[in-house]
Amino acid sequence: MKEQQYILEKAKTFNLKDIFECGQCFRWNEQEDGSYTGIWKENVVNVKKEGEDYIFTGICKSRNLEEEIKEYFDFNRDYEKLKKELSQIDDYMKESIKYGKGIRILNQDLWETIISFIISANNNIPRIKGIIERLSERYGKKIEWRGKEYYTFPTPEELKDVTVEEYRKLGLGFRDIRLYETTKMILEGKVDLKELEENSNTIEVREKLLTLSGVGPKVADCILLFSTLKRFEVFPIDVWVRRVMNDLYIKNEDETKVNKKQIEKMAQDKFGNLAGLAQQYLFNYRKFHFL
DNA sequence: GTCCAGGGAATCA
DNA sequence: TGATTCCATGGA
Repeated sequence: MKEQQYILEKAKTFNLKDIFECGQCFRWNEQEDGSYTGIWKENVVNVKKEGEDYIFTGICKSRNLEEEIKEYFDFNRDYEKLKKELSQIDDYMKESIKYGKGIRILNQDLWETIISFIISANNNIPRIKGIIERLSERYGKKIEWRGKEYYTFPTPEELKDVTVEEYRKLGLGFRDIRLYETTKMILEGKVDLKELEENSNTIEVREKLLTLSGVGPKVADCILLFSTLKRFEVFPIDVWVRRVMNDLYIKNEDETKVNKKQIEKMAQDKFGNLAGLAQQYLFNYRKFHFL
């Protein structure tokens, strides 16, 4: 595989930290020079900011790297327009967007997103990243680039014969059985990922995802939003989003007792079909910046 | 030692 | 339906 380069000039909606540290992805790591290196499909890429430009350097197996990058980083979507629309909702949203103005929602592989967010349940981001890395090292394919080794995310077939005990040894904890069962269901065709990608009915796709072991409402919504399914109308509710929605709008004394349906309705009323994108700004702002 | 993490599933009313 | 409880693990 030959090294390729792509240069993104004067991008308005593009910031490395905003994109890679906002909790949507787990396989991008900051380098000593401030650039980020990551892997998706069989592409290994480093992104570095040079003045106003972003330099993508890396290797890819299929097509050319530029096409892979444009697809993965969602370059066909006009985020400037969406941000403008959301900014008009209220001052807090405006502030959140100003804080995370470089966020883009990545088009991540559906299978990888399913497994990654099953692992994310009641877990923290550094540990999620560690588990996914060990899973890839153990069962993925090795790719070498510039003297370093990278590993692809294992396919369902590559996880076919992995036992629950082996997952436990990788540090998955109680999620081991969920990963095992979901992989089995997908291999057996009980849930057809290709079918899901072709189904335009979000409610049907969500129902199907919920049949997978370890996939509840929050994980299902993350899969719908952060994968190639790209449903911006869903609103994943985790502890941070519940916190911010309660602080801003609901104002319950005990935030842990706030009704999820109340949050969902509030989100749909305020953000409509952009609820998912709005959620990402709120999550990012509330978690990394103080209210 | 205690609390918490981008929750889900089982159990019980 | 809705509320509680348990679930591994590692870092603060």
